[in-house]
Amino acid sequence: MKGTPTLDDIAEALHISKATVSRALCDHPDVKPETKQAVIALAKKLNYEPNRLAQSLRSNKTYTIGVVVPEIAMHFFSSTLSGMQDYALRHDYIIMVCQSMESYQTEKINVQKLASNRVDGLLISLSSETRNVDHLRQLIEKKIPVVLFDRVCNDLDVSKVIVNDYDAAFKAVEYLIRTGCKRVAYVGGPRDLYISAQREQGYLDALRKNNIAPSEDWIIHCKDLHTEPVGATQQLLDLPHMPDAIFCMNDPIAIQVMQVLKEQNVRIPDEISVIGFTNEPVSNFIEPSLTTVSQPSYEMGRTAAKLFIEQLEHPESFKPITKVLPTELIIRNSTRKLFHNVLET
Amino acid sequence: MKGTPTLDDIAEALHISKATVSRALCDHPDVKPETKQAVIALAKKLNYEPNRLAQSLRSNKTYTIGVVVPEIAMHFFSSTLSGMQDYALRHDYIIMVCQSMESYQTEKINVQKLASNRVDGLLISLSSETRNVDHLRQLIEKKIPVVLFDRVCNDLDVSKVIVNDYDAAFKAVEYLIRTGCKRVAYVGGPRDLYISAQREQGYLDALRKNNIAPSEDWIIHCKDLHTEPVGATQQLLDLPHMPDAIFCMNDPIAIQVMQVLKEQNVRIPDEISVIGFTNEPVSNFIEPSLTTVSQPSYEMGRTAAKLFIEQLEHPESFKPITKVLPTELIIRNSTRKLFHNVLET
DNA sequence: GTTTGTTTTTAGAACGGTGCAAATTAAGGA
DNA sequence: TCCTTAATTTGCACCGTTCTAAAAACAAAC
Repeated sequence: MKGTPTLDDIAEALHISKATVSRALCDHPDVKPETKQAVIALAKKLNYEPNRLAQSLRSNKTYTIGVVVPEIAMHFFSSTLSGMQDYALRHDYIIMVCQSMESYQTEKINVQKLASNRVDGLLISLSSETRNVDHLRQLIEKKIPVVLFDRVCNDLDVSKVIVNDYDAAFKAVEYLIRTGCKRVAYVGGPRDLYISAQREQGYLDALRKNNIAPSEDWIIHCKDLHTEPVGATQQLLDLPHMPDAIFCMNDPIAIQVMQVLKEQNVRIPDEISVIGFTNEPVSNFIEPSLTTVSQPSYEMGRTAAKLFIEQLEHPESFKPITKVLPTELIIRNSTRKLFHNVLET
Repeated sequence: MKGTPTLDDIAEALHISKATVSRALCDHPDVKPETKQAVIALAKKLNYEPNRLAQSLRSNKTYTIGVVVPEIAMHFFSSTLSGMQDYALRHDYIIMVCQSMESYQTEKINVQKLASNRVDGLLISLSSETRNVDHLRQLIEKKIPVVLFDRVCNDLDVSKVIVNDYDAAFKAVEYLIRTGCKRVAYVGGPRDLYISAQREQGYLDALRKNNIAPSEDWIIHCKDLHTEPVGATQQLLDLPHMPDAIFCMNDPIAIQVMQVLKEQNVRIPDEISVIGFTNEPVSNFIEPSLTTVSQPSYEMGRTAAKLFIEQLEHPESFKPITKVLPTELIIRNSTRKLFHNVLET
């Protein structure tokens, strides 16, 4: 015997055919118990392991899930990855991870790479640049399941895992208003990034419901989420009538906003309240601690993996569903206190 | 033609053999230019893509790298993953990611799973529980390359990517002493976690070099890095003669330490200085901002992937090497100022 | 029109496992 | 003893690619 043992090695050693060996190892009923014993014993002794590649080639199934996230090192996404990995491994799947770095081009390459690696399907959170999802549509046409999470898009009939961005934003902004803020600004992502648009809509409706006319000047869309919020904040500060609160599309944006406010000695929350989205760990530690909307990132990853595997294993009964996970407004110190809270303390 | 096109489909359509088609697509010289043209044209038209599984089965090479980290959602590790992914994808490899959750058992399962998925090799950062590395030794004996990063171990003759933990710790502690601290404590991981031991040694030597006799009471080893540091800090505070500085094995520990100090109204850094390790993003935002040792996490991931791929592609000239990446002491506000700094400001 | 020497192409055997149909064996009944 | 039925086992084709050895095609030289 040379390298890793194969079915043939076992078959030869026991003077039986490899078909029987294969059967024995799958615990097929059509194998005499003694034979089965012998095979299993020898397999264990040789440390035999079936070759996944051969199995996959035959069955056209790899037990591999491709995952594309905008940025691995963003806590929200690494946390979803963690959830996916846990669920997947427990169900004998393994994940292949790529990051788009918020680039549409890179995302397409990632998807293509994963497809050519014959993943059983794809879990993907779209880059902020992605407008066109033909690269995903191609997969779906080839019957390769796709599940979207967090950064979803509307025009794809697949399962999705999201939070109610509209609702969460609405509640967050309404909270700001209840603490006495009247001129609430929004710093978001690109205009057609779905989650940003949803959050913006919630923001707008919360204002309107409270009889505050939204102003164009209060709304800023950043293409580059890593750097543009700085200028955006400055722009807001330079308005003739400065906002008294800033609702940010996510925590990293909120942190940039706060940095600028602190540099300019604008008091948070007295002069300007800041509210974020996601509840990244850092939001709890920054000074002042950031009021934000918590998203169950780990759970989102888990759920995406779950929907995916269910779809894969029961294609007959499959219907695309959208799971909406709950959010929670985490009240910290970057927003003013509610009046009755003040009384309580 | 039914599903995805294969070599046979092309061969049949052009009335040539699949061997020739295969050759043509690899740009093999032994194919008549016209034939080559025709094949390439048809392949493009059919959107032909070679089946990686079949290729891998044949060549026994998957262009897949297994990665095991203690915890995907820890920023340091997600950042290394990011570096690996970037480098790997650029060289046409793809990464399969698992997390051990700091459990030796899970780590073994991960390694086993990745091996059975026939990865070309493994990049791994050991769990804090791992003492025995036979699971890795088995791979190495099967000639499956392993590269260790950050959480390495000594008794494995493989390539490694680390920082000089000893040195960085030495400098950090010496800095504390230069700011006037005399009773420096160490809160670390398990006694036999290699990086923790290294950092402890640097700590000890820095004390000794400065004529401070280390005390047993000042050194605390935590098995569970997520919860134990809280009690450890309390233990230090309860000492008859409280420390005036705490050197922590990493930033997450430092953050827990700071939380306790703040709850107990111990002033940082006036009463106790705190210093961390890793320079996670949060350390810049916590109040007071954390003095820490920066580790080039992205670069460590990239380098690990690089060493790995080089080893894989030039096995003949391979010799295990240990790359030591530079660290930097990032001075922030959780430590006292140096005297001359005070003068400067 | 052979012969020799190049190109160019081809059949067929891997790689390692699974599934099918057919063959073998064993057991039971007349 | 022979036939039927059931329990086991077996060969072989297949998944899609690559590689080897050998065949076929073609050209140039004799």
